[in-house]
Amino acid sequence: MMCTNEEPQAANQPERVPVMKSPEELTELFRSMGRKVTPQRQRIFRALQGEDSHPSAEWVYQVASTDMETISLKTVYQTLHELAELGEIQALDLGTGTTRFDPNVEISHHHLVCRSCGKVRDLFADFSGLSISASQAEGFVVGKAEVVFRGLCQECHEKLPTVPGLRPPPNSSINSQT
Amino acid sequence: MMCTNEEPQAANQPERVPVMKSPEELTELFRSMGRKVTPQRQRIFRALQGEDSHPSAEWVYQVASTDMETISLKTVYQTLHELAELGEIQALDLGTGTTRFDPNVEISHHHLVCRSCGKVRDLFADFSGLSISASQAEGFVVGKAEVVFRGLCQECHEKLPTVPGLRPPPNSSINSQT
DNA sequence: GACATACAGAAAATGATTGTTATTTGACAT
DNA sequence: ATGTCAAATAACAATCATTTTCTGTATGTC
Repeated sequence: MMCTNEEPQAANQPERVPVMKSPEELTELFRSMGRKVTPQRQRIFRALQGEDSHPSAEWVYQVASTDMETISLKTVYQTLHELAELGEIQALDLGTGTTRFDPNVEISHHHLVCRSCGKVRDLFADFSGLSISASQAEGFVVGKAEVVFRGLCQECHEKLPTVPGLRPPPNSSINSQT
Repeated sequence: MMCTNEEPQAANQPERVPVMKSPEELTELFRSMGRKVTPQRQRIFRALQGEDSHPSAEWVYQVASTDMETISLKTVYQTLHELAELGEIQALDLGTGTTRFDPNVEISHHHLVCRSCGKVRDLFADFSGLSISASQAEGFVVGKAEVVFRGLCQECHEKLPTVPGLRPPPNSSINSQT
């Protein structure tokens, strides 16, 4: 495809997109799949609610721990993976060192990744036009295209106006911001 | 930008692109930068030669070990990172679980990643038109866009015609193929 | 209430990568 | 050829995120 320098066919900009199923819906879903619904799982469901962010397992664990001191990190990992299996969240490796879980599964989207703090933000833009020719593919069967925009988030950009070329400390392990 | 469904402005298809500096050039470069040139480094330089593939550190280590039994994995990592510092190769995290090193630094390009075997192939196509609007960026300062096409390489596609949805074993740690 | 499943907790394995350290060795001057 | 010295090495321990394996107990679901 040709790309001319206009606006991408971006979708919704101002209004936040619905993020993920409610704890109640997830409860129902788990039951219907023969999985049991436990307090810790519900606590994890709640932790994910309203997060249009991209939490790490560790972050979810920290959040859930505030209420539920005894919850184990292992349970968090397990539940996140189950949610991923059910297609309710998506596990992402964006090169930030830890797996991030993205509650946005419905709407095809891409990501902005801050190369300073590791912050990840969803970008709702339609790059579905991206494709490669058969001659370039050389037998490779393309499923989908992911676009990662790397740069600096607003805060980091203000903090580090100089030497943006060198890599600062990767990022603390609990960051999860949008 | 708008994307119409034409061919991307792909460059060179048939002829392979020059990949990386020769061991001799790299030797000279290392010396000129005040770095020492050791047999193990030269062995690593040679291992990278002709690879238009995306080797992992482990793969380089295996290759180098055939000649030089005593070389350590640590040395391989260190040398690869030095090459990356010097801009001769690029370290990539493409979600395959291991860092891949890309000898193609000159020409801006993107990647095809096989979700079955982890194979990585360069894609020389110009997606430089990809951009986001200021309203979408919301203060995020975009550096560059990376496009990753995920799918199945020819071999894997032939092997796994069914259930391509479920993830097969991630990939052996020594894969490095193009 | 029965029964399978999920739980915590703990330990330990994992795989990729990095840190530590004592020893070796290039590069260059002698 | 030799000496010098910082840099590079091998070997090993350590780290980090994550997974695995127990095991006995607790608790959803029917």
